[in-house]
Parts: sequence; C-alpha cells; structure tokens
Amino acid sequence: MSDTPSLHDRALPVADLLKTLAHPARLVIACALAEQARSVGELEQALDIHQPGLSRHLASLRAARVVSCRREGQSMIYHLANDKAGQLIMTLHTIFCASEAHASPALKPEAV
Amino acid sequence: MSDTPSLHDRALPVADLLKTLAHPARLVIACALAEQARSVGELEQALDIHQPGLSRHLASLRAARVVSCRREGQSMIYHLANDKAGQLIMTLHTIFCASEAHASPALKPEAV
DNA sequence: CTTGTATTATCGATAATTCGATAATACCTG
DNA sequence: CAGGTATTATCGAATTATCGATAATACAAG
Repeated sequence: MSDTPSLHDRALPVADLLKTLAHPARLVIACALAEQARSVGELEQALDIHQPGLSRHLASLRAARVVSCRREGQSMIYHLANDKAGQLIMTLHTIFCASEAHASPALKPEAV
Repeated sequence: MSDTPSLHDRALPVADLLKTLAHPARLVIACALAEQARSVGELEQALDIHQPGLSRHLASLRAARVVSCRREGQSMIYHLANDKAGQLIMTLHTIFCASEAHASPALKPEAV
C-alpha cells in the first residue's frame, strides 16, 4: 500500500495550478508573459487592468511560482518561471485559440 | 473597434473551464472519466470520495458541460462530454504525471 | 535630499465555494 | 405495490476569493 500516492495528493498541486490560472485576468497575464517578458506598466497598458488589481494578481502568480520578476531600472520585469505552466498555457492556446478562427495568430495584445 | 474580442472575453470561457477543474476531487473525477466512462458507484469506490460530495462535484462538471451522464439500469454512467476538456486532461497528464517517475502508467485508480 | 514615477501592500465589504449531514427522488426486484 | 439500493438535492456554517479605494514603499533624476 506504500505505492499509492493517494491519487488525491497527486492531483493537489495540479489543481492548485489550475486554480491560480482560473481567473480571466491571471490567465491573460500568464498568456502575455508566455509570449515575452514584460514590465508591470506594459502589462497594465496592454491588458487594460487597473494597477492595484494587476499587482494583486501578479502577487498570486508569484506566490504560486508561476512567474518571477526582476527589477530593471525603474520597472519590474515579469516573466514565466514555471515550465509546466508554460506548457499548459501553450496547450490552452492550441485548444481554444487555434481551433476557432481568430484573426490574431496568438493572444497578442496589440504590441507594446 | 469591432474586431477587438476584448481579450478578456476570449479568456473568460477558458478560465471557467480551469475553475471547474481546479479542485482536486473534480480533477481526479475528470481524469478517471477521460480514461473510460464510469458509474457513480464505481467512481465512489475508486476515488474514495463520499457520495454527497461526489454527487455535488458531478453536478458542477455537468453544469460546465464537461461531462454528461446516461442512465443504465440502476446506475448513472458518466463520461467526458467535452473534447477540449479531454485534450486538456491529456495534456495535464503528460505534463504532470509522465514527466515525474511514477509507477502507474496513468492516473489509473486500481481498476474497477 | 527632494521630487516624481513605478510598484506593492492594506482595509473593508461583498460574493462565491466548500463541506458534512440529512432529506428527497428514481429505479430495479420480487 | 412494497422493499432496497443508487443517485440527487437541500440547508447552514465556515472558509476563501474578489474588488475598489487608498496608503506605503522603492528607485531614479536632478
């Protein structure tokens, strides 16, 4: 019975990641960062989320180890820090964006 | 401005699906059903979730159109009803189960 | 050291999720 | 139709997530 990792325990970290991404704002942020690293200001401008909320969602993503940030001059540059999350985002894009006919080739917010 | 599907609106259904699966119990249920259709009794026995909770989670999955059910004699047989959810589950399995060395080749709960 | 900008943290209120326990419904068997 | 099993729905309480507004901190420029 020692090789039964509880099935539930194995599902827990996965469910946690899903929960972290299960918010439109956080999902869009993660998508944008999967494309390239961006500063908070760029994210705010590109995604149309007001600063306090953006910061709060970035904090959640940081706490879940999905993103990391480094300071660069005055700006804080965020980037994906979790390969698994990155793979997941890519798959979501394939499933939900590529299959339905959308103009933009990716979840690309206008450009920055 | 009419070709701006709001990026947020495009993310909403995806985030909803993630939220639906973002619970260990529901995730495990969906995994089990991705493998094969099962009755409620089989799920209860295989996944070690007590009936009322199981039923509640199945109701959530039904409401989100992730699963459907058909009656078969006394039992209610559940099966995945959403191709996108199925693809997502498969990807999750690839990312989180296949990469780490686990004995079982799949999220296979003992057999039923 | 002071000003201005970028970023993060906090507060309070509201809404949503979750869980255990229990009741109600639907179906098969005889 | 009665008895037994399988499944679903409901209730109340506790925890957690979410949001807008505002305050606090960190850095760069002069």
